[in-house]
Amino acid sequence: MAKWLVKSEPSECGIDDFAESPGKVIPWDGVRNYQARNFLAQMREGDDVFLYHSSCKHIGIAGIIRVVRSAYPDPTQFDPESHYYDPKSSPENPRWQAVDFTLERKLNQLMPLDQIKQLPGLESLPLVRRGNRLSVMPVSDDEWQIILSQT
DNA sequence: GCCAACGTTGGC
DNA sequence: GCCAACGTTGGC
Repeated sequence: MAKWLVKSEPSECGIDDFAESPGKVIPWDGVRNYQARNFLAQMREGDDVFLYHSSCKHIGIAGIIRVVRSAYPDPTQFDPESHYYDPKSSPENPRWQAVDFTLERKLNQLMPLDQIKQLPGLESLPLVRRGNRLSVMPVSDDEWQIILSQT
């Protein structure tokens, strides 16, 4: 089972949105970066994903979510009313993908970015590399364990 | 709010 | 196909 990390601004969609009600399913749409999209498309049902809170007061990994539906065409790309509308995309030739997530568990306490940066063995994780903007990235089993062992 | 880093766009 | 201009991301 592959493992991943996704970034989100908690004001947009954070761990508490997942924790709001048991079994809540949230579509992960609005990804508009090709590299991130390609990773989304590789996700499989049952994969585990770190949810990272970005651009906020408490930056870091807030919990673990799980893929409950693998990639399908992101409906927001076809909706002219949507902020994520893409006029160059069509149902016949969709350009963007979405997946569905549900909560696995919220961490007892958020693991802050500065702590993650200090962990040996995460040097190749895009998250901790300077200037990196990738919002969906793979996490190796080793990296996953290194992070989990700190919780 | 600032600004460095990055991805995308579009003129040539 | 190059690359300058632009818009966005995201930590600080």
